Parts: sequence; C-alpha cells; structure tokens
Amino acid sequence: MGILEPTQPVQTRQTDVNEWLDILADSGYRLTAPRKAIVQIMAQSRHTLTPNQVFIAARQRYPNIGLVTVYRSLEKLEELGLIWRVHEIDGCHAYVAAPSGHQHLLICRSCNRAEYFKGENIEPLINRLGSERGYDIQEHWLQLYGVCSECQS
Amino acid sequence: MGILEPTQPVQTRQTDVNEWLDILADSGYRLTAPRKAIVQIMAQSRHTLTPNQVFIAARQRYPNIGLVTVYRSLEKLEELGLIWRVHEIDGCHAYVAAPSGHQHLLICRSCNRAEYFKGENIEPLINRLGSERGYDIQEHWLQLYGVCSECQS
DNA sequence: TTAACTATTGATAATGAATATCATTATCAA
DNA sequence: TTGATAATGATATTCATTATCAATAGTTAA
Repeated sequence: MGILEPTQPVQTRQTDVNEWLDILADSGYRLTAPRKAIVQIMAQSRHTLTPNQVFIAARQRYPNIGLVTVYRSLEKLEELGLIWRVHEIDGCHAYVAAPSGHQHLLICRSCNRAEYFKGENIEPLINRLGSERGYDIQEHWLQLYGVCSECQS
Repeated sequence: MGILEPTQPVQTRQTDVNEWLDILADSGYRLTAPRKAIVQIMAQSRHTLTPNQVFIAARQRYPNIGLVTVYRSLEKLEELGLIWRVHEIDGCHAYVAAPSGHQHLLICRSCNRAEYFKGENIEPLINRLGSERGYDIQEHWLQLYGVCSECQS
C-alpha cells in the first residue's frame, strides 16, 4: 500500500470575488479598480495564468492597467494565500486560484486547466526521512501533469 | 562550507566520471576539455548547482570556458538523463546529478544539498485520478524541502 | 462632505537569466 | 594526416521580472 491514497475529487474553490476583496481590505490593502479586475480574473479562472495573460485579460475590464500592477497584485494575492504560484517548464511563473485546505495540483499540459486533489498522507514519509537523514523538512511539493479530457479529443 | 565537495563515493548515484564520458561519446558527442570539466563537477557534487555556479567552478579547471558552453553542456547532460533540472523558487534553474532509478529529491534550502529517496507508490493515485477526472497523466513531480543537519547547527 | 495622508498606480528604465548568431577552433573518423 | 563538422567563446539579443519615481486615487479623520 502506498503512502499516497486517492480520495474523492474536491472541487471546493474560492471563487467568491467579494470574499477575496474583503480579505484584501481586511489586510489593509486598498480596493482599487485594477485590483478588482485582477481578482475577478483570478477568482473565476480554472486555468493557470501567466502575469502577461492576466494583463491581457485585465485590459478588457480596465484598459489603462499596467503590467507592473499585475505583477504587484498577484504578489499580494499569493501572500494572502488566495492564489498559488506554479512553476512553468521554461522557468516562468503562472498563478492559479488556491484550493481550500491542503490539496495538490493536476495541470493539463495543453490548456493549463488546473484540478485539485487531496488524499496523500505524506507525514509518515516526512517523519521517516527527516529522522533518517537528519533533515528538518519544512515543505513538500507534489504536482501531476497530463492532458485533460477536452484536449485529448 | 563550499558548494562543491571533495570526491566521496556516493551510494545510489552515478558519480563515475568516465561512465558519463562514455555515455556522451556513445551518444555521438565529442569529448572536449570544457565538457570534461563540467562532467567532473556535476558527477561529483552532492548539491544542486546553477549554471553560473558550474561556470565558476569550471573555470578552475579550464579558465577559458564560456558561460554559454556551460548552458549547452548541461542541456546535453540533462537530455541523456545524467543530470536533473530542478526549479528554484525564483524561477531559475539548477542541476543535480541524477539518481539511479526512479527517485525523488529532498533539498536543503540553506546549502542546496540534495538527497534522494524512493518508496512512495504513486501509481494507484495516478490511475484513480486519471479515470475520475478524465486525464491522461504523463508526469509527476514530488520534491521535499528542508534544512539538513549541518545547516541546522 | 472635505481635506490630508499615503498606498497605489503606470511609465520608464534597469536587471539578469537564458538564447541566438557567427566566425574560429578542435575532435574524430577516414 | 586530413577534412568534415561538432563545438567553442565572444557578442548581441530576447524576455520575464524588478526598481524607480512622479502622479493619482482610496481611505480615514475631521
């Protein structure tokens, strides 16, 4: 039996734009028009988005927005745990709406659609490795890559 | 302590410089002085190394080496499976000697020392997720981060 | 509502990793 | 030994990300 056990699909995702805005405000950040545009885009997307993709999408809602503002807003949303930063193959970064609780990512290599899954009990492995190798293990990183059903057809 | 360690036999790792050179030659690549320097560095290091770190180390052995040559050689070694490319937090890339067989990485955040571990069976999870979500899962990525015993003290 | 404080913005420039170009050099098979 | 060409190193270039800074706009206190 493996350390990783599959579980039910969990689709709970923080898509509530107003909730995100409240969290921003409660954290002392101002609610500006560019920020609202970015929050709308990130909270509602099921795909990973690069800063430039967010920039292009945000200009539909707020044409004067600057790319640097996108970078800065994404940075804050990540800091608040509302979005995750994922590493692209080429070394660039993209972002996705964060799932609720501790989950991991399954990303479609073709369309960048992101799914979340739970179900790994990695603690025993971490404890064993930590004591065996003398490491203080702080973080783990599990991601799956594949092709989603739509992109297969 | 330095990034590069003096030669030490390492279990479960391909540290044989000559073996790497044979593989390069068998694959149709020429054995050049800069390439030999890079192979020596990569095969003997227990740490992840950025292209620039490899460059600095390689100049000790071959002072005229160019940074671009380092990039190109690392690319080839990765293509042959002799080294792995790992993603840094900032989005840059580093490389480590590849382990034998299918293993995963445990990296020290402080000194970049890399350990390998086996032992978790991800197949059931992948099969389950693939059929549940309709994904053709092609690749998975598991890495642990922590602080090694030396860096804790 | 108004005023004032200051977080935030957007334009621009700068940084830095990674890649492309190209004439020259060096490896290796014939 | 020699010739075809893989490989090199210097240089320029691309592109994602970050720094700078004056102007703007959100928020709070009055």
